[in-house]
Amino acid sequence: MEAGELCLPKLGSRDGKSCRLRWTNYLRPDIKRGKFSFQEEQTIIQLHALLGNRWSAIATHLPKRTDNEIKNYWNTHLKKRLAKMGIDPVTHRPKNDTLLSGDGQSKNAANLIHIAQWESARLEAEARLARQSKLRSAGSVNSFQAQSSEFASTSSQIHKPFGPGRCLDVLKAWTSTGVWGQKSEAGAVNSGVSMTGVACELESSTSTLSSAAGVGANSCDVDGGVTKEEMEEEYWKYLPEQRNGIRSSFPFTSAWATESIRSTSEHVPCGNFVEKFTDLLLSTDRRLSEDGGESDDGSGSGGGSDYNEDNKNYWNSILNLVNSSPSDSPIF
DNA sequence: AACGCCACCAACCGCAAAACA
DNA sequence: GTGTTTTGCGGTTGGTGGCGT
Repeated sequence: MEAGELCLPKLGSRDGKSCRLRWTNYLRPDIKRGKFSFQEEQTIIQLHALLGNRWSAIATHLPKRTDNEIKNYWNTHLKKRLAKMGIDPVTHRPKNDTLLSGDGQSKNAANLIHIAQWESARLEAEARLARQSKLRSAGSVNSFQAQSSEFASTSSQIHKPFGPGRCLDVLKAWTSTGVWGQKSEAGAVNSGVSMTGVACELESSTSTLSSAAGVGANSCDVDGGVTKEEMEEEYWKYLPEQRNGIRSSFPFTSAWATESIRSTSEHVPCGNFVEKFTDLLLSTDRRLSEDGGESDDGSGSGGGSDYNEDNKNYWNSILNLVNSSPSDSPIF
């Protein structure tokens, strides 16, 4: 049975669920309508590369845009634009893969995907925390008010305790220490590095874990009958002293997380191909629309530049994107 | 004017998880 | 603990308007 079918009177042909949907997607006063800006497009593409079809998560970084609107915009505009450029809109990789083949680029792309999945699972956890926190703080506020002031309330009541930079703490650790692209080192102090090391150990001690991770497979199911909670417990055995400090960054929400961290600890930076690609995509599209000219060589992968530097730039851009975005993001 | 095609987007649908009784 | 209701989400559909023929 769907929501509202019994408990709310019908408004014309609309039931409660339909009314709620119309409110959240259309009538809510804090919804921005109209054309998406260049910045918004870039944000959507980058976040989609990270999160896949997690429209609600993406929407948290685009204040005043609904997940439905973003989803529609992606399906009607951005997806086609990607396809037109020979980019797989699901994987965000060139369809023929030639641009990424040969050197470490293919691996880099795979790593990025792993990381994206890793982060997306953590986003889910963060979102859950935020929801719980919101419920606690909502107190006696009636549901209508709570809903209509969602953005404001989440920013002022939920996120402050976590701090503005809480979001991508692990990524920050990677970028700030330069550990990205290097073998993990024992005794590293920050959470990202520590977890990298732990991930390796954990994997070796839990042979049931799979290293699957197909592109876009955001499922948080854990293979081999190991539950998320079990994995989490296992994880904290290795890091008891950090249990309170970085709990929200627990990475092993699925099997692929282990693999993703393991693989990134083994080698290479991922390359900043997503960012460059995004820029390329958008700029190319602009050029095409402006003068009908042809795009440049399309080597958005960054060629032979300094990978570590590129990576730093890439993740910094993501961090900037996330952190500069409305602290009103319900998740961050 | 009539028709077909296409793009856009609000709305619908089904499912899962959370909340509630 | 269990069943029911509510909420949130992502995929898909259908109505509408613009455009070309």
